[in-house]
Amino acid sequence: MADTFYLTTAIHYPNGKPHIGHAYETSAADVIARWQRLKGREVRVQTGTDEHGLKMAQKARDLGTTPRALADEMSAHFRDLFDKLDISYDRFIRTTEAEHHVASQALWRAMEANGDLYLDRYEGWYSIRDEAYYAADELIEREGGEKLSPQGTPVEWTVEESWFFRLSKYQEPLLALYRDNPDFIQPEARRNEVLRFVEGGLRDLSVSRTSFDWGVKVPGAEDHVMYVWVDALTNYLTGLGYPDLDGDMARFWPADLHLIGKDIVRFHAVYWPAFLLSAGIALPKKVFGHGFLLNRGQKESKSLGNVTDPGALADAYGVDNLRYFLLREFSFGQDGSYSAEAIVNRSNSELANSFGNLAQRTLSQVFKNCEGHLPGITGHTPEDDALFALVDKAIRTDMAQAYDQLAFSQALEAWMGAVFACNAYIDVQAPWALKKTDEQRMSTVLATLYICIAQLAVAVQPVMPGSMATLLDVMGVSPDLRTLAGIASHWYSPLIESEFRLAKPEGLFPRLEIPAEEPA
RNA sequence: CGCGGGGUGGAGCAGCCCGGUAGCUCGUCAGGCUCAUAACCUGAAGGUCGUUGGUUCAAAUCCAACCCCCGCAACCA
Repeated sequence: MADTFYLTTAIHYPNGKPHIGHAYETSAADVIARWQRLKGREVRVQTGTDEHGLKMAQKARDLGTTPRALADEMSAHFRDLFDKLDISYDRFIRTTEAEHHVASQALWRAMEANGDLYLDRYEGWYSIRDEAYYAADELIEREGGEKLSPQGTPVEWTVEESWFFRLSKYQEPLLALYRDNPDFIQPEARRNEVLRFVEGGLRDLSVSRTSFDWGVKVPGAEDHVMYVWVDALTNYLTGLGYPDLDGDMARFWPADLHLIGKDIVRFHAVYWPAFLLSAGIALPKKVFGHGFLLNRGQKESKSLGNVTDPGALADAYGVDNLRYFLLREFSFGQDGSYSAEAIVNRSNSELANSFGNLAQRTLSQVFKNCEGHLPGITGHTPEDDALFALVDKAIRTDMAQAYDQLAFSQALEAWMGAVFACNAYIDVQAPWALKKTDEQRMSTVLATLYICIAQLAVAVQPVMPGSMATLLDVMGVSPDLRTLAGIASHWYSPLIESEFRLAKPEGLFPRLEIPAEEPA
């Protein structure tokens, strides 16, 4: 059986342009994907846009356009952003694709065949804004008798014919799932939340609507469209060719990881496995609900006017600087707070001053003192071996474990530790002094650093693919060596013997300026 | 008793599940170096880990109570 890894992000609701959160989730997904590839796995990544639902229909009406046209426009913004951010996705899915309708209807029929769908009447207080029904005792009554939802939105008494999914039937199977697979939902806090929710009892779920038609039609009941989540969740199967169970479905399903925001954990950890159990399809292995990013401690919102365009951040600070920041600064899974200064500070101290400068000072000395030829090695001292061992442990043990656990911040902390060690080593060894006293030793020192820098570059490729490719190109490390296994092999001596000559190095990460304070 | 997250040296965080000399980055101070992107290296100062009580030989870490901050309408991961 092939060693595959199927990773999905949430599909994004394109009733507006992408914001920092989309960049965050997708960058993280890309890092995971690239890390798995680095380990030699065959990886498939899927992202996309979730284009159905009442809100899309309403938004389009407000703008005087069609849902389809709105979806086309907004979906393109997402794709542009992901391309700009160097996201290596294999499939960008749009739920308006014909294939997706076919897949959703197939899943529907499978659940129906299992006796889990039934037609009933739904009546109650419905909030159009929330797209949700509320029980009478949940409502807030304002003076004058006007009723509001718990969220303060207007509600109206609505009677609707609706299909229902027998979610109640799956309470025990779901609890068994969580029990048998403690890692199914991560992080821990999210898991506890879900457990409590499911233990509290599950009610059957209304899974169709007749009040609008922008969605996937229910098979055999064409006046109904599917509840958006039924259709949205199915995207993970659509992208693999479902209902065709051969091909990519056989190869990549079940998904290894659904990477999502903490707000939609319930849909992925409760509804989705229930649907799949009903349809007789294998369950995904893990659902990870990451935290949100706050703009200087505040949630971004259009009304506060503090919405950041992630594409502009990438333009201002660099794609890899931004990716590094997003993965380095926050504990994945927890909320974090960001600011322009934080990006600049992190980037300058760690990328420019520590790693970039390490590469620059090393390569400069090689270039100047060895005329571009790579320095030879004449026997390693214990100090050299200690550095090799430290770098090796940082990469193959500390970073590897952290990446596997999606603890990106820790992975990069381990990486920085190794970078510091290299800078300390170069200071102690002082190759610039050896130049006058012992050129052979100088060469060995520079060679030792050269090898370590290449290894560190490979290890951090998942986070900064563009910059590291540039560096490794400059260093003459051939692309097929840029894997964990490859860079641990004996590539250096052959490179010395080869035609390769180091060109005059240029700074990899220029220092960034803190943007001028905007008038408040 | 609605749900959840958080309170750790000046700032931002990790550690807490699996108790045992409090760790990291930035900042500050003092040295060093001069290859390098005014970068790098070394050392130091600075914390009774929100409060109170409990369990324990031992608690940031477990238990109980309490205080404070932040999310849970919309756009939205």
